[in-house]
Amino acid sequence: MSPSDPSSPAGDGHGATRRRRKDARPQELLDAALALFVEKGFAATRSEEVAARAGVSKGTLYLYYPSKEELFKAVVRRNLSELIAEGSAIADAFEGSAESLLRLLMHTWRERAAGAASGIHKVVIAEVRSFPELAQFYLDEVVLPAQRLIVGALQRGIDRGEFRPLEPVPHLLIAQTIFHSLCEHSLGACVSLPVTMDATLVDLQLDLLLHGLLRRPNRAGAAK
Amino acid sequence: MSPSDPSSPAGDGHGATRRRRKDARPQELLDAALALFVEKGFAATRSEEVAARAGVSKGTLYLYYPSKEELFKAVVRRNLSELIAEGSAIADAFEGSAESLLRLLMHTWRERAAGAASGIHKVVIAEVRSFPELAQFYLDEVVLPAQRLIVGALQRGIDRGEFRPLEPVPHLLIAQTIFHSLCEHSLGACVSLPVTMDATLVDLQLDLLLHGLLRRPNRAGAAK
Amino acid sequence: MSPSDPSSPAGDGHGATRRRRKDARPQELLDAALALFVEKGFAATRSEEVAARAGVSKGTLYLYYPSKEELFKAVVRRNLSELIAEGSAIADAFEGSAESLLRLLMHTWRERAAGAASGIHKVVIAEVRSFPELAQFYLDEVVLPAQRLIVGALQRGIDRGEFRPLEPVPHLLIAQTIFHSLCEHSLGACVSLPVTMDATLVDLQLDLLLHGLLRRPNRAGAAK
Amino acid sequence: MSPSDPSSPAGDGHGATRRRRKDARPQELLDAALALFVEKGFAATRSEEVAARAGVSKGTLYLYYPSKEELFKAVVRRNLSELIAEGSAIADAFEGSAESLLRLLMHTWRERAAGAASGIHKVVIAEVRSFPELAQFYLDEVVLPAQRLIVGALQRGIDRGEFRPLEPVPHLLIAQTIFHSLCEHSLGACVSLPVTMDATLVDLQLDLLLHGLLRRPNRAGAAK
DNA sequence: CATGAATGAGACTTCATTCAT
DNA sequence: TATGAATGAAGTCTCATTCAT
Repeated sequence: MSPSDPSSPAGDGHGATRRRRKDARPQELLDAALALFVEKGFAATRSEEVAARAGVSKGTLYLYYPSKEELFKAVVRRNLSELIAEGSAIADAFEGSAESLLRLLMHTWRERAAGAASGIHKVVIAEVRSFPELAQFYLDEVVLPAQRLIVGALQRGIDRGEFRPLEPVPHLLIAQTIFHSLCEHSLGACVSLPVTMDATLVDLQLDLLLHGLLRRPNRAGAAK
Repeated sequence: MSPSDPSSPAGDGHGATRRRRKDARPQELLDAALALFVEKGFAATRSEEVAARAGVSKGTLYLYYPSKEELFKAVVRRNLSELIAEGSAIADAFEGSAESLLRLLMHTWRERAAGAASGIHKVVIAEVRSFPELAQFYLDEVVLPAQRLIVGALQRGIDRGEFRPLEPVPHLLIAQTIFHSLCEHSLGACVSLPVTMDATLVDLQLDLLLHGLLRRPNRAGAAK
Repeated sequence: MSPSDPSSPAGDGHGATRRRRKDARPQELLDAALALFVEKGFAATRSEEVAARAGVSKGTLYLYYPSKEELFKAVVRRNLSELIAEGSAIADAFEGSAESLLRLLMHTWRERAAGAASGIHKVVIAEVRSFPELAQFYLDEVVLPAQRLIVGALQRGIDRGEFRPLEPVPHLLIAQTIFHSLCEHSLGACVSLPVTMDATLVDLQLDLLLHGLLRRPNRAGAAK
Repeated sequence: MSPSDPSSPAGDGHGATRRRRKDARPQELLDAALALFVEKGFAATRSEEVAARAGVSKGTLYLYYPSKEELFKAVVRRNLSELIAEGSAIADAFEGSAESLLRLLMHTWRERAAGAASGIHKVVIAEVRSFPELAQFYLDEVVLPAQRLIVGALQRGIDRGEFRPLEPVPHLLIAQTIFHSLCEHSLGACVSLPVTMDATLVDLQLDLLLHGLLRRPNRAGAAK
């Protein structure tokens, strides 16, 4: 941080509050934008609403981000890259079984994605075709890194002889997680849905994925 | 239009051409609307564009559907409700194992939803919060019927002793299918994605779901 | 009537009904137009509604009246000129006191104007400025003849020494009558109004107009 | 705008010109709306025309009034509610004869309603049936308060023994006044009408109403 | 830096009128 | 003569963006 770090208790007096507010502006604007983009979608979110939610005026928003589209890209960068980097760090440092790593990653993801950030997927899926420039950006910045992370964890299981080498697994793991986020942020926000994503459900899904659905006579302790 | 038009019965007299055009209009409009809604989203699709793609003027669209929202509902009914009804008919008439039924349903779905119809999910997920009236409509017309269909097929497997009674299974089956459609109609329409949903992939996913990911010593012929 | 007068019982058979309907079309269209113009106003009445109320199609309306404006003029001609001519005939044939004539004319007017015809005033007052061509037409066709009628009746009273020669009297007589029609066809159609125009009220108003409001000691039997 | 603008206090700094313009906008918009509503009617007046007449753009109008209907209500409140309130104040403070009060109220009304404001009646009468929400609003905001005012003045005359207790008097007083406004703003705007409402005419009408039309031998000084 | 009044292109929807049948 | 499908201009209202203060 800079020497004028606002968390410093020394009475730097007049100007500190202004400075702090000014320094915090971008984050406040990104938070407001994230919440509204997720709630209403990109095109349906009005610039003025973002500004109002961040406590500034319409004009001020344009001082920080030159257009609504740039604002959205900033939101994507700020919220998803960190999440993936954190997952990669966990995977690199992990030393247990592939199954344990998979469970850890999935639970971490569920916890971290519980907030509005998980709703970005909805926005991208919904509106990327109207803003084609976003597609490559999102693929490079989010999709491929996330895929590398999952594929790596599974490959570790295959290498250790834990997992069968089945190709669609990453797709399936990602699908169930993201799909759930999508539901929560769309229909689930309007009507009451039957399922909620809690830790138990993640375990059930992993258990199902790992052991399969078929009941076979000679399985022992397959179900948790 | 021409006198030798084979679909025109001899001497059908008054208004034959007009009638024939009128009769075809609803389907033409629904097709145009489906394509544009999937490509651009509901809110971003202009009524006039739909009309133009169907080869008529703006006003004509409103002769057939009183509002853009009603047009969208008609698209959903025409493309999804019918698909689900067809699946229910298959399930009711089916007499084999639950696994076979599950495979049959999923393959049927993949084939029928291969076109733009599968993109409707994207539209709903993206914009249902901006058009709350659509939420209940979609839940009643699509989500719950589809869930009944899947749950019924799985219950048959449980009743016959084929399947373990695991609650999140329907959710998982639906997730992988719909999620794939979402990807195809969003990012997949902009950049080249690694996976394509063909019949082989559906079987692989089902195999994975049925037998599980873990490699176990005493499994014999787990993969079909 | 023509020899093919449909009321003739002789079995003129096939063709009579068609002829009758065709002959009646203009009147049916005028009736429908009158009702709707009064209810909704000229601009707010849709051509198709007029046609539907007359039991024909939109196109047929245009066979009889080349535009909505011409249709309106026909309605005015058909409904108001007759009423005024009838009043003039009454006045010409009348031989009693001026007060009796005034009462007779006002009661006749009230009875005849009870239907939708009295609503034409509302339409003209409301929309004549948007259709300036109507102004002179209406002045010549309706306003001046009606004024001649009233002024004539009052002049008779002045000539006979019954009435004081006060200029604004015709205006006042017309005002109270037409204003009441206006209220009935506007606010009165939406909410319940305190006053209703019945024969008693007409007499009260005439009494008031004739004798005045002030209570004077030496009047004998002035109030009914 | 200029530094020497007298209405601008010295050093009022930030936003003075803008502020001053903004403060004046509502009145400018109401004036423009009143003129156009009276001239063309409510439905036939385009929002953009109102804005243009007030010297602003279409969007600006919607910054001040959220819909055309609300704009109209604001016009009614500004022009009629205030007029009636003023009349009530006059009546409450008045201490002369009932006849004097009646004359004062009617003259005040004529003077104040001489402009476009009196044309609002025309708009309401013409279009209230197409905008039913306006009916109750107008009844509550204008009709009933005006009626209370007139009825109160007449009741004072009855209580003091000046007037005969005749029920339809308020209706007649209102009719002649409003009907005259209606004529002025409809036919009268297109062709030249014989009568104009000046102070003399008001007195003539009141004289007529108070003393009656009949010539009676024993009246002394009936006409003022 | 910050404001918020102002803009104007563009969206959905209506409806008088035409014209092929 | 009668129909009604089709048109397209015109209306209300929204909102991203600008700019004077």
